Amino acid sequence: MSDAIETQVRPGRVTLQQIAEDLGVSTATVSLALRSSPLVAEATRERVQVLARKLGYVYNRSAASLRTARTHMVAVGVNDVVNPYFGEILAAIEETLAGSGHTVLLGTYSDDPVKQDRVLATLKEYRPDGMILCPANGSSGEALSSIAAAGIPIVQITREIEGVGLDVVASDDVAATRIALDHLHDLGHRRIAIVGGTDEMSTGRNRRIAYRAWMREKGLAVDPQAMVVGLGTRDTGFRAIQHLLDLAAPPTACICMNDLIAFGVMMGLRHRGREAGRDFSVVGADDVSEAALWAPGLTTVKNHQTEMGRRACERVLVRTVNPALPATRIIIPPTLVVRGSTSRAP
Amino acid sequence: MSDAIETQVRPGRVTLQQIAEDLGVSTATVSLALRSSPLVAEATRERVQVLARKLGYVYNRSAASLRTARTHMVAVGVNDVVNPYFGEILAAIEETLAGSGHTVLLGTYSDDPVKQDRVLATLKEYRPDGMILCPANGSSGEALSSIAAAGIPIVQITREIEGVGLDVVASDDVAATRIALDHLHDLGHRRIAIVGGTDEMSTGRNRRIAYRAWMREKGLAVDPQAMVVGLGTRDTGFRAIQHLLDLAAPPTACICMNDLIAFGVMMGLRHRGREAGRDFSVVGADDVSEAALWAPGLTTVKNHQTEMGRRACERVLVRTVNPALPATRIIIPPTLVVRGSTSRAP
DNA sequence: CTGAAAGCGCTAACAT
DNA sequence: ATGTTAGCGCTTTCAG
Repeated sequence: MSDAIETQVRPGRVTLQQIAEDLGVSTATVSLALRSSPLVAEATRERVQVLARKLGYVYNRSAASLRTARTHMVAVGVNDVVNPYFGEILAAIEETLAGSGHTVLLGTYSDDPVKQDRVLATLKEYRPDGMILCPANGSSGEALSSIAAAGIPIVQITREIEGVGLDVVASDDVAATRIALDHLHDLGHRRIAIVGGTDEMSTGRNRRIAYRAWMREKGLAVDPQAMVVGLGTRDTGFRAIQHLLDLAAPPTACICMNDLIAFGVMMGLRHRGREAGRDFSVVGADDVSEAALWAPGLTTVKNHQTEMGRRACERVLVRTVNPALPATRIIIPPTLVVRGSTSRAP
Repeated sequence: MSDAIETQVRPGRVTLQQIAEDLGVSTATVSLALRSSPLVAEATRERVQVLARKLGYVYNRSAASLRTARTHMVAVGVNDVVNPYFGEILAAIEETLAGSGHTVLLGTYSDDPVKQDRVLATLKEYRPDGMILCPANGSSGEALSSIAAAGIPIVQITREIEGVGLDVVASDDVAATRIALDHLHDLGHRRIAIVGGTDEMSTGRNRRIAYRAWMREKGLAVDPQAMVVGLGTRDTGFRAIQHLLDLAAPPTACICMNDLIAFGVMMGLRHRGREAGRDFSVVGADDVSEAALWAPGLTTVKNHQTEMGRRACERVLVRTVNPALPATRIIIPPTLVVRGSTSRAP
């Protein structure tokens, strides 16, 4: 009687044990039956599944995980989910993982290495089957190494801490930079600035190096004033363009670390009575969906977020099965998308 | 010897047990020491913590959860993380929860009730301490009820399935609608359309009802053609405005279910050679950060995503401690933000 | 095809 | 202040 009430009131408490007792079989049989194992008789399976449904049985993954050392969770660490670039990556990851029966455990750390270490330490305790991380700007490889040492596969996405020997799925920063610069060069621009990125992170470093090399190749002088450091925010772009327009010989175009910076630049131009594409050429990076919607549309370098997310999932799941695999670097070639924000140099 | 290698190679395998043995104390003591319990001697605590760090011990939350029936995870279910509205809510939730030692388990379902049920069923198996959900368009309360019945606290956010008797944190749809309409009315508009929303979801239903009521109050005729049904996407807005402009007596303004729709309307206007704010007035809803950046800026009704996220967390955590609390509805008053997309009627 | 038994790693009574 | 013991709910040999 009191049992019946228990069952009614807190069906969350139904366990394999109870089903087994009710049916007069063992928990082992119930466990197999619920997973439709061929080891168990058709009729038994049916009886078990029917009763389980009736009692409102809910599989307890904590218990299963303890036993199997598999959680079917993948931890995802990004800086900021509001940034559409990360949003798009996260969405692709979530969808891909859901398709293979995995669930996303989310952590964010706003490009703060200290916060990142705290967040990753917590995520690690949940023993996810793997982690997909975009390292915070300026973070060292220690946190990542310690997780990898604990036997959790890690895939770095977008950015990369070099030398930790972990898988990477990223865009080709050098190619992205050169494509953007070539496009501007073809349009006749010669005084070209680069906005955003820091030398504390692979993406920024690589692009800044690529920028210098490209300028030298073209026989153009590198003006340090035209290399504006900053995180990937609209604010960075807004401020940068004010600074650039005030230079003695202002640039006629700029390439940006990401689209958000480029949006900031376009706003900043408008603030000064100029228009992107008419008075100044702007190239973004990422091609977030908003890029197509600006007026003028943003010319940008597509970084294939969705594919990156998908590939990162594949990689982390493969490693789940075979942890001894050597680390690979999957570099996705970027592509130029020309819209209205760039035009012939004056 | 082989033990030492084990420890080196897979420190992930270090357990309380091992630390206890190495130190010649019991696992209970180690457990307490690691949590800095006052029950354990200062010196012991120190020894334990030092060794734990040295061995690379990682707390196993699956094991702890099995024992304590607490996971410190909160499941968050939204339709789409790329939508900045949900992105902002998710970011607020993640940050608030991290502050109280909880981690987000993420699920998305693209406004698909079937997918939602599948996702929620999975999330439930992880036994999160609570769930914060924005129900999919057209979903019934069954999935939610079954989770609540399993003893997991649920807070509905933004949208609400009525009659399930669960906590809600949402914006005041009626007030939001009236604020927007009043603003347009003050500007002299009389033929005002409403774009987006469906009667399958509380938010849409409430707004459409509020719209009809308001029109009647003002003695204005309700043209069914001027009430365009649709999900909250840019595409909905783009199509809707084409339709509206083709009506015999086209409206001079519209209110939108959300900002994305409003962006779509503004694009659609441009597509027809018109400009929002000059030829047609548009009011959005939500005030996502992009709204301020359009040219013209979008006049919109702020729905306070960040506060909603925060309040939802508070509520779910309270319920964690005291599950018997009666369900509450926390309704956050919306506020109008006037920018350039609205102007005097012609 | 099914059952018995052990144990994953942790915590909480209870005992000392 | 520390140890002993039991057990959370599940899966997995191993027997039968």
